[in-house]
Amino acid sequence: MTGQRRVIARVLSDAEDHPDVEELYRRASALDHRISIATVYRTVRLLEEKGILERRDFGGGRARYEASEPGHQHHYHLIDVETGHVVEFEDEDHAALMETLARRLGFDLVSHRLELFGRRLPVKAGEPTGQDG
Amino acid sequence: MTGQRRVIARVLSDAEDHPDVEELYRRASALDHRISIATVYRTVRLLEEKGILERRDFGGGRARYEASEPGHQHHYHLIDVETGHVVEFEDEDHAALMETLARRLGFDLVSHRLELFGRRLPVKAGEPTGQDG
DNA sequence: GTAGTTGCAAACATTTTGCGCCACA
DNA sequence: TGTGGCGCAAAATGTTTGCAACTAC
Repeated sequence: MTGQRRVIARVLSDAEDHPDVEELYRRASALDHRISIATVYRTVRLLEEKGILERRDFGGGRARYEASEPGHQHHYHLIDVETGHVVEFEDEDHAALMETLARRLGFDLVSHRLELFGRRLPVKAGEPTGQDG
Repeated sequence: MTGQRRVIARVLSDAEDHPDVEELYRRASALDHRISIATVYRTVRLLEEKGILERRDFGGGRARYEASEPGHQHHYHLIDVETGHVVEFEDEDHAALMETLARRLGFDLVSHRLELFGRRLPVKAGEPTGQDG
C-alpha cells in the first residue's frame, strides 16, 4: 500500500456523495498533488474488483463511485433531474421482490439496479431533505 | 427524408432486440453499403430527440436502442450476465409503486429505470424463453 | 436553387495501457 | 534489491463535429 493509494482510499471513505473519477482526482490532488489521474483510475478499478467500491452509472457518461455496504444491504438512488443531486433511500422488500421476479423469468438474480428520476416537490418547513451532489 | 434515413428507420422498426450503434450500422450497411456510421449516430440522436426511439444503457459502455412504445406503456429489462441477452418483461404495478416511493421522498416521479442482471436457470423442456441479443 | 444531409476524417471525452523510473518492503 | 506501483503520454473506445460535396424537394 503506497502513499497514493492511501490518499485515494481516504478520499473515498470520507466521501458521502457519489463522486466521479475527475472529482476523486480533484480531492486526492488537494491532499497530495503528486497523484495522477491514471492512478485514480487504477485504484478505483482495483477497489471495485475487491468489492470495496461500487461503480454507479447515473447517466452523463461518467462512472460514479461509492463505498460498498457491508453484507447484502441494498440502497437505491433518486436523482433530481433539475440539480443532479442524488438521494439515497432504502427499500427492504424490493430486493426480495426482484429475486422473485427474476426467478419467474427463469433467472437467478445476480444484481439489479433501480433508479428514480424526479423533480422536487415543495417541502413543508422542518422536513428533512438528505440530498447530496 | 433521404435514402439513408429511410434505411436506418427501416432497420430500427424491424429490430426486435436492443441493438447498439455498431449493430445498427452493420444491418443498415447490409441494405445499403453507402451508409456511414456518422449518419447512424446522427439518425439515432434525431429519432431519440423526437421520442421515436429510446436509448438504453445496459452497461458495457455502449448505448443501445429500441423503439418507443406508444402511451405510457412501461417495460423493464433483465440482462443475462453470461450472454448479454436481454429479456423484456412487464410489471403493471411497479410504476405505481415507484411513484408512491418518489412522493414519499418529496419528489414528483419523472421517470425511472429498473434493470435486473441474472444467470439463466436450467429450463424444463417446452418452457418458453423469449430472449434476444 | 437551396436548405438540409452525407461521408470523411479529425476532434472529443472517458478510460486503459506500455514503458521506464521510483518507492516501499 | 526486487517487485509492484507510479507518472506520463500514447492508445483505445465510443461519440460528435467541421467541412465540402451532394441530394431531395
